[in-house]
Amino acid sequence: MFEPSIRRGEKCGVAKPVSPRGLARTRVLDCAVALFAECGVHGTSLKMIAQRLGVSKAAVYYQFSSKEEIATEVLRPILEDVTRVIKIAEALPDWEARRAVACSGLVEMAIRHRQLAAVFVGDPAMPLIAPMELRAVTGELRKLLEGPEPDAQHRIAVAVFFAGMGNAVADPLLADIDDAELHGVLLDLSNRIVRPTTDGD
Amino acid sequence: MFEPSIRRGEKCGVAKPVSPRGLARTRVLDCAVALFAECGVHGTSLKMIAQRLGVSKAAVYYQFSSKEEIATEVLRPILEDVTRVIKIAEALPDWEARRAVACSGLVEMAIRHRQLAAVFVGDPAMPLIAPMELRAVTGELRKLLEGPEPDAQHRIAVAVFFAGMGNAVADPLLADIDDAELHGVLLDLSNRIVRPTTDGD
DNA sequence: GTCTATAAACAGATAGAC
DNA sequence: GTCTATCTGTTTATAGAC
Repeated sequence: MFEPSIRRGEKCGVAKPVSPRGLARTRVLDCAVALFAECGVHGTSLKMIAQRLGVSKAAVYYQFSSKEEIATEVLRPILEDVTRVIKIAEALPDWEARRAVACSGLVEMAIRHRQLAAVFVGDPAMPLIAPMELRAVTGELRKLLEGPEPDAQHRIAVAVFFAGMGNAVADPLLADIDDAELHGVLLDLSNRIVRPTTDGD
Repeated sequence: MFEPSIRRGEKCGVAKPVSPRGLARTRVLDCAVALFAECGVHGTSLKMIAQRLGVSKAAVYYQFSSKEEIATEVLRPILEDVTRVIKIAEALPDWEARRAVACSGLVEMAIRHRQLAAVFVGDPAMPLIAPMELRAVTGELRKLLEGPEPDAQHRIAVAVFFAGMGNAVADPLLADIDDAELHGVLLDLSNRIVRPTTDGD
């Protein structure tokens, strides 16, 4: 259930300052990710996190001052990744190039945060735990995928791909499929669903 | 559980049976649908339902004996629809025909239960509130879409379409798109994403 | 750093008044 | 039928012992 990870009596590479809270914080975060993915944010209590970790609730509260802080920290890596993708995409000259970058970036991100992707794209608690930043970048990303002045068909396609991919990577029924294969198939799907804005269609 | 349903004084012939509980029950159900869609099942409390309805919690408990009963009743129409689609599809001779029926049936169902679709396909509370029936039919439906001995690509495509469509129809950003147009685009998408098992691809 | 103990608010649910 | 009042358990969160 809980493994001291690496720190046993030995150095495991460089020095590693033993990180007074770093380790415990990481353990809490990892546990929270798993529970958020399984039960949703609203369906996960501090008690559940503490119990699965084999510690008391107070021990968790020592690391984080609130449930919201845990959720924020859990989502932070994904937020940073999306922000980076948007930055890169927006620097490009034309819409089609932006779309391509946003598309592949989104797929890569979904694979990297496989457990969390479903929380990011669809958890009902998202508007509450991510007041502005995350909602903003989500909107930006979708705009990049849609391109300028998208018609209904395009907007729907983007919505389907966005939510569909986020849920698919975390789908327990697809847990046996490894990251590499999933990545390839999703990229292919993204091209089938979210087309370039050239209306040769 | 217990519904005298129409019992008030007597005559309930034509003119509005006054439906002693029917109306209130329906109002609770409608309210619950909206809140489940907005906040998720775990994120919706009896208090929220009662407050939005302008009544007390006890008034809600008079109509339903538990939150689970509310959730079950809310999901019932969708369960019945899916069951019907599966029945029809399974009666067909070959896999391709089954897939086609399952596909169009699923789209139709998503449009009909636009608010609830996202709850059905992705709410973390689903495994709890729908012990066997709903999970079973969901699995059946996905099997019909996948066809016999599906490869990874096919399974992923089905997962993306299933969750993607369920979330898209309920997406607030797509609320301005009317049912008819959404229906058409989704049907088109379903053919682009979930292909027949003939591997002419 | 982690614990016990506890506060305060809120959840689901029931009893009984009107 | 709907309400007030209440019960019980759980939730988030804090204080202070070790």
